[in-house]
Amino acid sequence: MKYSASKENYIKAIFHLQQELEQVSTNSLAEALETAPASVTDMLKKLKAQQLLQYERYRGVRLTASGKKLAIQIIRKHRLWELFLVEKLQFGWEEVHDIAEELEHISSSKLVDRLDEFLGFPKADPHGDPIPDMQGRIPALRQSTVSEMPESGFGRVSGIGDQSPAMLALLRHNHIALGAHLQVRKRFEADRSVEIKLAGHPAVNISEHVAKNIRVTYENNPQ
Amino acid sequence: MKYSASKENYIKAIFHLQQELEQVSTNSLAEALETAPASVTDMLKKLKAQQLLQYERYRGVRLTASGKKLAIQIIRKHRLWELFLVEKLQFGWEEVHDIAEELEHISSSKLVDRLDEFLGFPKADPHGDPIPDMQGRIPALRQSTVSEMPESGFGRVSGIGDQSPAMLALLRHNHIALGAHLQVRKRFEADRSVEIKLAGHPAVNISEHVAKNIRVTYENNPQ
DNA sequence: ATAAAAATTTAGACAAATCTAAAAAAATGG
DNA sequence: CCATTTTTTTAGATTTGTCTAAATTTTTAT
Ligand SMILES: [Mn+2]
Ligand SMILES: [Mn+2]
Ligand SMILES: [Mn+2]
Ligand SMILES: [Mn+2]
Repeated sequence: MKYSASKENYIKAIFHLQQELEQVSTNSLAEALETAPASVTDMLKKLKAQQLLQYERYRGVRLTASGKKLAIQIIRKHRLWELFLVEKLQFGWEEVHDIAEELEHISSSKLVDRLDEFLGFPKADPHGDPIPDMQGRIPALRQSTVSEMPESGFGRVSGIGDQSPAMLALLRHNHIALGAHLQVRKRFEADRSVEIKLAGHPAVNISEHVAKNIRVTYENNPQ
Repeated sequence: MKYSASKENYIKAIFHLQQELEQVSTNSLAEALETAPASVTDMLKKLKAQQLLQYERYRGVRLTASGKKLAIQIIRKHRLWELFLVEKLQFGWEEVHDIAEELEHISSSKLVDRLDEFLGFPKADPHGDPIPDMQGRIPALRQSTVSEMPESGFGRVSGIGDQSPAMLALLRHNHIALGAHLQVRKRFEADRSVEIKLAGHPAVNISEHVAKNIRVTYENNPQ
């Protein structure tokens, strides 16, 4: 089956919204896709006819098994292309989303799988989000602190423990903020300090104390 | 300016047809694009309104300067993606066209230029066709024989001189046919024989006599 | 020169994806 | 429990790219 880019965008948006609320509303979809709610209603009828989702009017929407499968395929393509752009074509992590938004609709599945191989079957994209594998399995991400991250692992800042002004000043100075993505460049056993790199800034060293204070979401098996 | 994939396909088809006939007819375009002639007429009006071509009804069509420029950009993308698929993702040269037909419509021009750099600013695609550079210049291709091709140069078989049964048997044995693309792997000064490689077959050595008999179109400045 | 053939355009439709405005259903809150 | 607000759907258009059938123009060949 081949679906239009528009339909694929709907399916992907529903999948993402479903992570939070089990039931996805017309208005939340309209907001996510930047369309009029009326357009969403129209499209939901078509997607239902194609068995990609369950939908009863006024009742919200849920993906079927095949809808989920499709969503995961698109997300896989999106994240692999993002990583390709950053790793191989030297793009910054902040400029790749819009391009991947187009590339994710290229239909060849052989292409995605070859790209996956070319990139060494990576587990996470440049933003730290997990890349589904060929079978649609999504690698688990670990919730922990920078002090436990492996060398060369990517992660995204999900929280700060000690939020004292002194600590926040240090973090702000190093551009460490909620949602920021970072890479552990090196771990020093001497003092258990860690060298980390944030996009657009030189690498910096942080003490074990600070590293334990930065909560992150990161891939379980980097490399 | 951003154009739809459909419009880009029209512009590209007109450009290619223009290489032969200076004047491109509605029917030839319809055939090339596998659409009804009426659809072509409709689209030509739109493309004319966008100043991409000159068009008077019943009079055929010609690209304007900006139409040509757009065509060359699309061809550049198409051929760079084809080469990427063959060189980096191990696709066969015969399976890449359809995928490139989709990839050529990805809009980011930064992406194409980075891809160009990633591939080492190549001069020809896997089919031996020239790749326009960033400024839209198309490298000249030379018309000659295998015996004059430089080492590691790619070329496409454009003709056979001696067509005796004996010669044809030898050529067929080595899978050398009109339209085949080949690469010169090594030139041996000892006997002026040449080792050539055809897609999907092991490299073979051909004598100077045979090399002089295979006419090819190839890039002037390989590497 | 003119009739037949071929090429091209026009007319009228249609599917996909979108919109605005109006109607209907559901949720909320006194 | 009912009135108001919010959400969602329906109705009716619009744009883009396509189609078939019919009309028109150009070309070709007697
Ligand atoms: Mn998209
Ligand atoms: Mn991402
Ligand atoms: Mn195309
Ligand atoms: Mn090609």
